[in-house]
Amino acid sequence: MTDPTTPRTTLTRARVLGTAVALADREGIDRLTMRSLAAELGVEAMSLYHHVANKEDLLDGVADAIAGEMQVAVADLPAPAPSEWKAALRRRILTAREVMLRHPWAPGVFESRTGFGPQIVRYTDGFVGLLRLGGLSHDLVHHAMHALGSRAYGFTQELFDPAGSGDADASPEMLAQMATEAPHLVEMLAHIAHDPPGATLGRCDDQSEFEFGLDLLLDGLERRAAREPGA
Amino acid sequence: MTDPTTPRTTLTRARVLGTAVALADREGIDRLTMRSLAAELGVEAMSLYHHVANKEDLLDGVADAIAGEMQVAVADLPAPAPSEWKAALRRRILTAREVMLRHPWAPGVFESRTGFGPQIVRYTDGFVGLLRLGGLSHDLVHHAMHALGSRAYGFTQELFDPAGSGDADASPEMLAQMATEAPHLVEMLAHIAHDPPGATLGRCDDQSEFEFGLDLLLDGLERRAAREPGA
DNA sequence: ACCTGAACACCGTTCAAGT
DNA sequence: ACCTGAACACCGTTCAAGT
Repeated sequence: MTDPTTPRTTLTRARVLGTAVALADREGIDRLTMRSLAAELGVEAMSLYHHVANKEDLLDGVADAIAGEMQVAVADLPAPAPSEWKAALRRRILTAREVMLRHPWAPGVFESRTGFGPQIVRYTDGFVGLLRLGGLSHDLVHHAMHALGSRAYGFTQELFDPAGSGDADASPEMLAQMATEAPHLVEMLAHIAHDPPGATLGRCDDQSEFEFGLDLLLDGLERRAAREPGA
Repeated sequence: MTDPTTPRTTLTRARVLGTAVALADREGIDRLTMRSLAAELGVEAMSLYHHVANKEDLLDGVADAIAGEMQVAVADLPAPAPSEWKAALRRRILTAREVMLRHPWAPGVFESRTGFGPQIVRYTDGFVGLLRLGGLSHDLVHHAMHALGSRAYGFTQELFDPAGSGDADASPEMLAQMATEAPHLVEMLAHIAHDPPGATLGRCDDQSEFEFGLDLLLDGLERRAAREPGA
């Protein structure tokens, strides 16, 4: 398989992670295995273990590489005035979301991480900085981070796909049975009109739904901030 | 292994799913394999395939079994007056959360599902019914479902653990390095005091954080509902 | 109809050995 | 120090065969 005339680039952690991201983009996250990644790099599986501790560490690195992309995208945004913290935060999150939309598998990897990589730390620090600029107390900033959760990184993990249930998957008799058992749900599904698929992360997580939930949270935070003593 | 004197209970889907839940509770979701589940039932792995299509179907069934527990817990709640929809919804969600807290692995399984099982449908229908009772339009109900996301089912999937970073895992030199690279984040971490672990889903998702985010969203929805034409 | 045992096509990872 | 090949201990799942 390996062409001996090709000048053999040395394996580095950065090259391993970069190739892993490219492979996940091209083949999907399920096809990213130690063996397939090694083959992509023209190397044996065990060689990877000199640059990543194990698969968990590989995925930690992959998540951090994505966070690095977000950090780059976000670095271009202008520094806001304190009064514009909310708009700036919104802008920042939607910019991060653009990066996520380029890597549809990335939300799943982010959700499964426990470690805080250096790029994730940098992105998050800028995030906290903006909230502090807006005058929010440390306590409120902390609450805000939990309340926003994955939305701070530009995605939400959808649970089920209500549109999918009303779509092609659901047979007529299934819908009829649902109508008696779940009248409210069926009635709501009949009222749903979704964006065309493709521009989405997950199945029903389209841009307008993401922004609706985000604005609900940001408006609430702004209100809480205004109510804080000393603000 | 199998004691021939024991009257052999027939294998049913319900018994397979119930045993799967018990096994996940006892050993963790990673230890729930087709082989281990079969052994627990005193049967060969392949016998399971007569009651579940494959492992995905098994996990769909497991998620729906948990939703069934939620449905039972929630059925006891009194029917509210229309004006009390928000308090009733809050109560319902926190009741669902109690079920989730009994099965710490369940959030991960819920997140990975795509199908809508019958018990999940029933729980969700009751949820939609409460929002409709409150006078919200179908459109707003739909937005609300997306905005709440997993919170409607009583959990949030935490991304990283900021407390863990400031806790035992972080070495002093790591914190010192972080202080220069992420001053806002480090300063915030210094102000955090968390509930004792054990009563949590995930690592930093304690009850008060869950309720803070939930109230932010419910308050926002109430405000949007009051602003709707014809409400 | 229901259950079995062996086998297949994968995983991540260890280990001892090469250069 | 870096990379290799074989092997280990698992997976989910197929298949043909039993009762």
